[in-house]
Amino acid sequence: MSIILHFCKKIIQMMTSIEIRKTFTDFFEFKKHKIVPSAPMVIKDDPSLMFTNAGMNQFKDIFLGNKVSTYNRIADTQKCLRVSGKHNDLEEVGHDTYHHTMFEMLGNWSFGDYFKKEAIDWAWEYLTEVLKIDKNNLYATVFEGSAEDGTEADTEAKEIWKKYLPDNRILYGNKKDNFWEMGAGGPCGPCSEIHIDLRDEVEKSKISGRELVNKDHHLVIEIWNLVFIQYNRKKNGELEALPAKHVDTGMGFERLCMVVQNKKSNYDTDVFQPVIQKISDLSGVKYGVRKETDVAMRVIADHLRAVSFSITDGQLPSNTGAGYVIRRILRRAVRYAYTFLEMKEPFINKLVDRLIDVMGDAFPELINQKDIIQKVIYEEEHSFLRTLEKGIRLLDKIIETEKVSNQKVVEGAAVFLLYDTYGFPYDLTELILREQGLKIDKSGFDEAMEIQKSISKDAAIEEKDDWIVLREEQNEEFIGYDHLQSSVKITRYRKVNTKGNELYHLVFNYTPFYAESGGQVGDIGFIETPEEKINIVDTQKEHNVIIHISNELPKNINETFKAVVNTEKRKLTMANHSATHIMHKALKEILGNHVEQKGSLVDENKLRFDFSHFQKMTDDEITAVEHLVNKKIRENISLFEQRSVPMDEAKEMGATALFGEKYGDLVRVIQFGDSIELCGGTHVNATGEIGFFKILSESAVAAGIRRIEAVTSVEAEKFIYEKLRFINEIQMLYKSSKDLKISIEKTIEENKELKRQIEEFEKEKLKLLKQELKGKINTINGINIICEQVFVNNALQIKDLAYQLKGEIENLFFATAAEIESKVNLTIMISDNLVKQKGLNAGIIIREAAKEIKGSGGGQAGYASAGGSDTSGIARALKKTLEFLN
RNA sequence: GGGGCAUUAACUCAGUUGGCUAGAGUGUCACACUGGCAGUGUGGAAGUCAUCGGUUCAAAUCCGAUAUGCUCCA
Repeated sequence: MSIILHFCKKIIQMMTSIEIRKTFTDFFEFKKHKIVPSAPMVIKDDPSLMFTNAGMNQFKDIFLGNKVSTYNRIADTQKCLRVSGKHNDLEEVGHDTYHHTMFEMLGNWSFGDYFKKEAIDWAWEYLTEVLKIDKNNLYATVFEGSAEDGTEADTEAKEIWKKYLPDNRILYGNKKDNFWEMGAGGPCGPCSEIHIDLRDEVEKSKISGRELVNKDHHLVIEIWNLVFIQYNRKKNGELEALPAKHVDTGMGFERLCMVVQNKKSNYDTDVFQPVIQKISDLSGVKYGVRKETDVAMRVIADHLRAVSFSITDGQLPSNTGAGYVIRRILRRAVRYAYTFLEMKEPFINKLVDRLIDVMGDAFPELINQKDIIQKVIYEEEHSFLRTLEKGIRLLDKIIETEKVSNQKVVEGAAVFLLYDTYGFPYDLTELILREQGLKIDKSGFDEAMEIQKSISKDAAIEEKDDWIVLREEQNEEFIGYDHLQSSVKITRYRKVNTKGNELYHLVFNYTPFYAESGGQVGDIGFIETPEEKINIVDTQKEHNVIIHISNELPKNINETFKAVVNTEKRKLTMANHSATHIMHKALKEILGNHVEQKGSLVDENKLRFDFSHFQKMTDDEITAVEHLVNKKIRENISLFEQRSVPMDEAKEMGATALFGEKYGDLVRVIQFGDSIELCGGTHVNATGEIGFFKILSESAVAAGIRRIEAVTSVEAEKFIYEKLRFINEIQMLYKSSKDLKISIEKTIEENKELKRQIEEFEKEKLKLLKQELKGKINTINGINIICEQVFVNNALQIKDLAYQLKGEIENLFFATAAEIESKVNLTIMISDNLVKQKGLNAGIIIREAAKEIKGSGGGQAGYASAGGSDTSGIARALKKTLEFLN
């Protein structure tokens, strides 16, 4: 009972969310659970899932039996995001009081340890004794059984519940509500849910809570789901009993806070209210006054959390994949703020402080990365507001033309263009048009959208045949840290068709091939038997399986092959990877500890490293980093590699942990002197192998993120030699020069002067030509006619000449021809007043005249030009132009 | 990965079936006005029209490639 007393004093005043979270972990710690940190919300290595969407995600491998847990009792609070795939709540968020993009899932787990009794007992104890939730409001559901699966009703769970609840508050639920499955196959089992009735007494007397359980009533809600994993669903659909039974529970934290704090909305709890208050302060709009502005404020408060946490997980807003999802979430917030709160300037970034007040305690990564979160959000807000501005301008144009033509319905295609090309949100378009009394042809819009989708889908299509399994019993193991070749057998393969390209995926029992991951590219190489040799063109990883990609299938697929990794590529890649580690450490030393890896790519040619840093690196800083890295290279520090180190120990060693590692992972630690990192990549034996390190460029990739590209080893040598050769070649051109720089500067200066002189000379020449032509004016009927062949080098000079004459001579008719590069250029210039008064048209005249030089041309009334191939017709053409003057 | 759009002066952008030796506003510089500032007026400078290639008598404009950015879809 001491645990209860321990919590009792907190109950007296209302518990804060921070306290509620703590009671949960304290409670289960007291029940001998290991409390683990939340796994990252952004998932890196599972193509079927972009974001963590349930508490059990990080334990999936344990349930599947692929991994053994170090602890058999675990509890945590897990950050989850439901914005894509099966669980997509994005468009709901804000409109009601309980949907979220990001939320916390409290959970406790048993891996082959305790089962139904303890799970139910403790859930009850926690809710009613620790949190003092009124027992009379609670209901439990248990599984009713399924004839289809041959499963019985879960009377075991029901019996346990009877200790706490009267019979009429224990309900049976069907397979949909009370049987949990991870996917089509695999571990599964019945579940028991705890529901709560939050209605007031009047409502309760009208209709019993029992009638409303699982009926989508917003005040009769599920708060805790206890899953009892006792079966394995085989591929044929049959269930078999598992030898080790597990418990997996999940309780939405925000919802729990609502219950404990006696609120009717998740957004009224202290998880959200401080942020909403801040939004209110900044916008001058009160919460709880108007429905529309309330929705907007909830949207912003929710999305701020989702985006901030994604950024701490290393996922920045971008235009592809997970980054695009994050961008869309943030933009949705900006759009609501823009439309309903009249916020036309970035301000969401200013809410981060308040978010940290609420959550920084439980999630210190928010505090550590505060600057970068703010900066990234600010930049995104800023750029989207620009997009909106641009869209509004385009929309104004549409409105104008619609009004002129007196249309009431705007074409769907036009709205789609606005959306697709300029990123202008559909509902905002609709809103603005409605204000102008216009509608959108929605079906036209949808149609355009469908076309766009199918085009993208077709392009992304990749037909994968089923795996053909050759050796069921074999497992697949990577031995490439120690071996670059080995004898292997193919355990399974499949054919893949990508845009008409046929490729084969091969899986081996043992493989020396490194699969692309951690920013390091996959190995290439070949496998061979005495009869044949098959090239491996790439190595990838899917669901932890190493896939070797080839263009053809071996004829004797069951043979034993000799697998050989391309050593040259691997070694150069290793040099770049090790250099990346050393540079990472050097950056921290020279720029400061705020430097965090945000992305990395190493292949045989170069290394690319993205990291958080707020200014452009100065030349001195870049040089300092290069010096430090090269110093470490010369020290020839040996690699100290430890495989299978528990995460906690690795952290104690001071290893730089990147996002992406999960609890329970045995990690690999790579150490070169004081550079210690968790890393699965391949590395040189000693830093000397890197040879030489040179940074090629430093640039910005996003707000607060810089990118360095660098080379090592052979490539660095190549780079230096090329530069030297280049300098030598220039030196050769300036044979006697002692100081190249001065010589070149002098040449540039001279060149400039000469150019100026030539220009002057050309001008002078043109002036003379102009004078000469002026002397040949022939005045007929008040028209000053110049009709002469000239000798110049380019057409531009003729144009220049024509415009000059036009400026100097009134009533001018100027026709000229020149031979330039054995072609004829014919030009006519006529004064504006002659065009108007006499109806002369240079364009028409020149078309006729051009016939004489076997050419064509045109232009405006006052100035026209033509080109032709027959130089003998020059005189005739010029003469012809005069015929039009009569 | 696949579409769409954009790239013109320091900045924000015009430039209508190819033809004003490319324009506006802001900024900048000079001068003038005003007691000072805010400002007003006059005048000036500033552009390889992203790059490369093609079509054409003629390309900022049309076509192709590249680069960069924006955007939608997956």
